[in-house]
Amino acid sequence: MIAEVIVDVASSQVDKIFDYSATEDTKIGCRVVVPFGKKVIDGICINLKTVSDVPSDKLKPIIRVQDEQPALTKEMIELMRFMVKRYHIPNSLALRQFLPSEMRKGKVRAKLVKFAILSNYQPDILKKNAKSQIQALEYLKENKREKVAVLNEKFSASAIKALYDKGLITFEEERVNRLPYSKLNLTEKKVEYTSEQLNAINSVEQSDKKINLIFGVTGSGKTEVYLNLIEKTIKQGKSVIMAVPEISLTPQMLSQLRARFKENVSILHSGLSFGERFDEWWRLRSGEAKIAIGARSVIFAPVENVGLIVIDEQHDSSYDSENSPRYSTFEIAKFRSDYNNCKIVLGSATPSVEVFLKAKNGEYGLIKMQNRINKRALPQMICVDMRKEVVRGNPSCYSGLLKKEISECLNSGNQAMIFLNRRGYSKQVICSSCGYVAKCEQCDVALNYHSDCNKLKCHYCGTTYKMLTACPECGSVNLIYGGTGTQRVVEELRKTFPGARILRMDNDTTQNKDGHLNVLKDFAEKKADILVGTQMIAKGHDFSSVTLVGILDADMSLFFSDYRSSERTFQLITQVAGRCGRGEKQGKVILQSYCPENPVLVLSARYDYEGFFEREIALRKTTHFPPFADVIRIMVESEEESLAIETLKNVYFDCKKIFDNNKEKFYFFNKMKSPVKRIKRKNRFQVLMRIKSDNRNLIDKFYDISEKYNSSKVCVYTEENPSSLV
DNA sequence: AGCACGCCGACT
DNA sequence: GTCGGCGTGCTC
Repeated sequence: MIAEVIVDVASSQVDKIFDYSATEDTKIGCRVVVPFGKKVIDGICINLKTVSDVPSDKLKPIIRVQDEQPALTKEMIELMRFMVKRYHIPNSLALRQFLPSEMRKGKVRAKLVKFAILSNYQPDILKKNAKSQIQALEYLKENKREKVAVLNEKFSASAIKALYDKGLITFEEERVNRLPYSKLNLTEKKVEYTSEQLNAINSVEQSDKKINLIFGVTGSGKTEVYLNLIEKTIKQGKSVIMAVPEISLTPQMLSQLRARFKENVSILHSGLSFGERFDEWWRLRSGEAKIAIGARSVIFAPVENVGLIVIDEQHDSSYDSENSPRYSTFEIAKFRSDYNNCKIVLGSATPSVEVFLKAKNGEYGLIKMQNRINKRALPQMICVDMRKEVVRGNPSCYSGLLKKEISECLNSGNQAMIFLNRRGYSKQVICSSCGYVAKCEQCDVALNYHSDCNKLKCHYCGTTYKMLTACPECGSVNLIYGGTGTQRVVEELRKTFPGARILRMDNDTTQNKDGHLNVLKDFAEKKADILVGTQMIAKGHDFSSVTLVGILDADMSLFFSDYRSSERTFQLITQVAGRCGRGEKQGKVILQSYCPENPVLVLSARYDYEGFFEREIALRKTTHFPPFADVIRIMVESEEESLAIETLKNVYFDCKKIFDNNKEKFYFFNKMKSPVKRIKRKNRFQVLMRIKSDNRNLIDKFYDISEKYNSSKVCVYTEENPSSLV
């Protein structure tokens, strides 16, 4: 037999299928070890055949097969082919997504535990003074079999060894799984479903649509709906994939799943030890566990016969991989849903507009959950106009109202969270008197201030404008750009509330990823009164005694030069507001803004998602942005500026040919420097375009162009609807 | 990606 | 005369 092998070298230059003569035990999907050039490397057998085009003198044999049971399923190999085509990546890179890294070099093994078994009960051959040995023998007579480690502890290693040497006991090894989170305290709640929950469950089950969106307010009990659907899927003998956003991999969701499904749940994420991940992965692969939960990459879980895929907090940006391979979790989910003919359930209080549009159009099922299970109202949101604070002579970043609320909150022994929008702290120009924001005339996005040339620039079309000296709306010269950092916010808070215990959380204070969880944990344990932070405090823990949330600059991210900024702002405000009023007490949210009349803020303060959606989708349609267009960017990066420019010209020239033949399909097409011209000594240029949606074949051509010019000296790559245009 | 083969400059 | 630069080309 001839085996087709993909070798584990992540380079497009070796991205070929290599033929090897197979061994007897080679199966499709197995990890194999093969000679490759002068080296011996790992690969995956993706097919078996009887004839090869390769001359037989060149064919080499497979050295070794790593798996008895193939590591990869048929589905994964097909998914690999899909990803290679869809994302223009090497086969090996696609394959890597399916295997935990520790499985590729075969270093991590199954963990074996040694057991002692009573084989020969003969107490009389032991000496009377060998007390430990007698006790151990009696113990084993009672228990038949015990871990050697336990026996050594209880009686002494020498006694156990003596028993073994005398032939009274034997040892055997058993494979045990390293179960992460085994110390998790399980909180099984007894549930009585609300009518909305029952309706949601039935709707998904009865829906003739493959993809169903559960559009439910925070606290409407979506989790219970997922659990119910998962349970039914498991009862049918099928498996389940459940994806959650990165940070939400906090104990709550896990403990609920574990409580309900015990060891049937397998957790896959980067925080596990190698051994744990290895075992969790194999538990899924072998079918021992049928529920896979984890962040983005869980979508590649090695389960067969998938009966349900759940993507919680569908709108979360962590579902789109930012670097190679730039896959979309939802797209992979759709592939697997088609392959397994199973349903996808998306859940969110603030779905992405792309998804909500399809749900409204009837392409996806739409299930609304508008009431909270505890019947409590959502926290009240109050907008504060910061312009008036400036006029009143309050230079602080805290409004009078927020200060008052903080002090009341502290006095009543509750906790507060102060949220600031770091993302917004790039360089927009805002008039502090009237809230005017400098925007591009063609693109309806905010301009960014470039201090090097003292000009304003649009990151979407590259147009530059002269820097403003006064506000064109009101003539005020109080233009602000840039903003305050967390440190200043904390300092000011310390001065105003000297007695309060303040925790700060941002990228500077929490370098390692456990740092985040530790800060959140300390806050949850009430070791602090106020938590100050950026995006990262928006998600995660359930803080029952937080009654106040202050959002210092609710509007800042609105003007970020990104077509998704409104959507993100709406989602963020809703999410942050959801942090408070989770316990017994009613919560309150203070939204500070220089532009409180902004429709996005007004709508979010009213929790009016559908109102927001109607407005946003209309805007996207008229301004030709996703989902009505695709933003495509080809990046050219090189340390040598001349080479970058030369390559850009070539790339542009090739693209231009396509553009000229398809002008009617384009909304925008141009080449320019990247907004950040140099990153890590690399000069960055780009070809930027917006193409009418549903032109996949056109987009593929741009991938081909970037591939053509990509080399070790100049990095060329294509991005689709990138989340930022840095 | 590695690693070899291969053809031109400054050195024992 | 050789040691070594990194430009192409191959790996079943």
